[in-house]
Order: sequence, then structure tokens, then C-alpha cells
Amino acid sequence: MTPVRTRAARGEGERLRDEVLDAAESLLVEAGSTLGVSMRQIADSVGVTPPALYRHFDDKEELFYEVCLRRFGEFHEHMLAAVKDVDGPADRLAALGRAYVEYGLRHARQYEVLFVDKTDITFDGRQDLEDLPGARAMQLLVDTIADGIEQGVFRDVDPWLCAVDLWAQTHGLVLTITTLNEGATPFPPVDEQQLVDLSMKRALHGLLA
Amino acid sequence: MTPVRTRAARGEGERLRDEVLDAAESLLVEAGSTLGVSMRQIADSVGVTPPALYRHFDDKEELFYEVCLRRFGEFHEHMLAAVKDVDGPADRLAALGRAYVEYGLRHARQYEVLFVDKTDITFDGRQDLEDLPGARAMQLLVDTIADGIEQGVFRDVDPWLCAVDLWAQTHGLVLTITTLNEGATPFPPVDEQQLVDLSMKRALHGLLA
DNA sequence: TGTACATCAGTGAACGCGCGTTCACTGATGTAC
DNA sequence: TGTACATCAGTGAACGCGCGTTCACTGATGTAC
Repeated sequence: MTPVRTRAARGEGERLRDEVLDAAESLLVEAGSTLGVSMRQIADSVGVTPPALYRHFDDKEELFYEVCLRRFGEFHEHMLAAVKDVDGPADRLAALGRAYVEYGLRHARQYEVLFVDKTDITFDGRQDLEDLPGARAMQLLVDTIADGIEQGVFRDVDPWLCAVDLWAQTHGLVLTITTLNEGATPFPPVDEQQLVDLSMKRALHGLLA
Repeated sequence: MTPVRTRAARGEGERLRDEVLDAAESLLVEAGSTLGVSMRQIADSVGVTPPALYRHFDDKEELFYEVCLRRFGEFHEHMLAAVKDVDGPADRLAALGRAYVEYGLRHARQYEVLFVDKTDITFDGRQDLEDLPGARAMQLLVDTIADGIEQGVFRDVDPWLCAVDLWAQTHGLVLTITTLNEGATPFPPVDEQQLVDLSMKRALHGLLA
């Protein structure tokens, strides 16, 4: 804690900004809620006094909004990368599902806090909701399903309904695996790979024409 | 707020206790985290001064522990009731799935806060984890699957792995429907009944022998 | 039936604390001459 | 190359506030005689 900091040079004001976001995210992940993270704690863990934060962020809310936005952006890019070189709706769909679960598990606590709790981080009026990375990832899923139906590879279902069902399944999978394999539960841990395989197989099976 | 209260008679100390738990739960559901609910707010909304709470609960943590326990108990009873008069593993499994989703949707905010966030309500050392209602509901699911396999109705899968997969699916379904149909999302609401039907059909289909 | 008394649900004031944010400031950095 | 100066990243002290919890108490309720 309180590492020695050399003060940023004139042009390098952004350096502290990034360090602050890193620290805030890791404290948030630890605390589980923005209410459990104080500006003083963030300042402390970056080695700076609290007022210094206000040079970079208007207030606590804006700070955590930025934390959230960074993650969502990264998530969307992860999803895009997953289907970049994959052709065919079935393979693309499988790739999306696996990429989703993989990202959720790799950043388990961030996923939980930012994608699920998110209670006190509000996006209202900050930008158009359609531009949110989460929304764009969902659109990717719907489009893939619609393509598959058009090409006769998938059964003729409602793409939107189906996308929601699949999204729900992967979402539940991430949360459940995380809880079982890291939390203090009365249950044995679960073989992550086996479970994901089983789940993805079931998902595709129900959809193929 | 601050309704007029007539003081409880000698034997009726329990009355306030229940009112406090009700108030605490509804404030918790509103705030999304126990950190966002103060003892003063609880006392206020029940029409009593803060120290009065300490006659009934050791501290804030114990109070919310009780809130949580009441819900879990109710959930478990709901699940038991759902399969009470249902015979045959397949029908029992379907009934469990529907009961789970139904409960989750009916108490959407409570479900989210108590079953998912639960970050700062700790059960450590308070009672054996196997006795938690959530654990008992899970056991019900595993047993039902094992029965079905034994009777040759279900395919020969690992009952535990399969139970987790199904749990994850219904869990994700509840959270996703809740988010879509009440939150401010960029997406249209979803037909709850259609989605649940689709999802449950897929789930059973993959399991039948 | 009437009175003195024990019980105990709830009060009012206060404690020390950490919070988000503000303000006037300091002093190292880089630039202009 | 040397000095005076503007910039601006970060400081230190302070603000008012709501928090969880404690303490000594009050006064209505029900009981014993």
C-alpha cells in the first residue's frame, strides 16, 4: 500500500487516471459494491491524497462509470475476436457461446460485479443504450441465429427469443460455475470443461435443423 | 413513513421483530445491498427509534442474516410443494424447473439480492451449510435426476453435472427475464411464458432416454 | 376492588468514525527570453 | 547557458453528514397482595 509515487510530468496527467481506474476496479471486485469502496481507499491504494482524484473525475459516480465502461468494451472486443475467422452460423454460434463463458470465467469477479450487480452504476442518459458493448454483443448473437435460419442450418425459431434463451444459459453457467468453484458452498467443485461441453452441446442440438 | 405505533404489550415483543424483518427486506430490495440500508432507516420505516432494534437483534449483520434465512426457507418450501403430488422423474423435473423460475420471477428483486448478490451476508459458521435451504433444493434436483436414470427414463449422465447445468439454466433464465422486463435495457421485453416453455422443452429433450 | 410494585418495550442523547467533496495552497516541471 | 515565470499535478486541512452502537432513562403494562 501507499507506494512511493513520482509525480507525473506535465503532459502525463493521464497516467494517474489509468492507475486510479485499475485500483478502483480491483477494490470494487473485492468489496462487491461501489458503496463498499471509498474515494479515500482508492486514493490510498494509488499513493495519492483524495482531492487528487477530482482532477481526473468529476465525482465518485463518474469514476466507477469509467471502470464499468472499460470492461464492457473489452468484453465486446473479446466476442468480436472469437468469431473473426469463423465461418458458418453453427460454428460461429458455438464460438460465441464459448467465448462468452470463457470471458465470464476468466474475469469472474469483475463479471459478477459489473454485469450482474451493477446496481449503483447508472448509465441513464450517459450514452445511447444501443451503443453499449453489451447491446452490441447481443446483436451479434441475434444476427448469427438469423443467418443460420436463413441458410436453413437452424430450425425456424424466433431469433430474438432464441438469443435470449442462449444468453440466459451461458450467463447462468458463468455465475453457477463461479459460485461452485470459488465460493464456500456445501457442494463439490465441478469440472468446468465437462460442464461447458455438456451445456454447449445441448444448446446447439436443440437448434440445428 | 413513521406510522403511529402502539407499543407492544408484554408478551408481544416478537411483533416488532417481524415488522423489522419485513421493513429491512423491503429496504434491502430497494437499495440492492445491505451497505445501502442503515439501521436508522429500518427503525424509521417501522416507526421506532434505532436503539429499539438492538432489543431484538445483536447487530446489523444478524438482522440481515435473519432476513435472508426467511426467504431461503420459503423458497425451499415452494420447491417441495411443487413436486408434492407429482409422480415420475420427468414430470417431477419439469415441475421443479417451472417452480424455480416461477419463484424467482415472482420475487424478482429479492431473488437477485439474496440469491445472487448476497455479498455481504455471510453464513460462515452460523449453521452447517448442508442445512441451508438452497442446498436442500439442489439435493432434491440431484435425487430426481438419479431416480430418472435408475428407472431408465433419463439418459445415463452424471446426475450432479446435469443438475448443475439445469440449475444454471433456470438461474440464468430468471435473471435475464427480470433484467429484460423491468430494467432499462436497449432490448424489447420478452414473452415470459414463451421463453420459459422453450427453455424447459430444450432442457427435458436433451435428457430423455 | 384498590394500590404498590416489578417488568421490560421503547426513548433521547451522545460517542467516535469514515465518508464525499471543497478550498486555498505548494512546488516541481518545462518554457520564453 | 542562465534566469524569471507560467503551468498544473498533487497536498493538507477542513466542512457537514449519516453511520452503528452505547447508555442511562421512562413510563405503560400486567401482577401480587
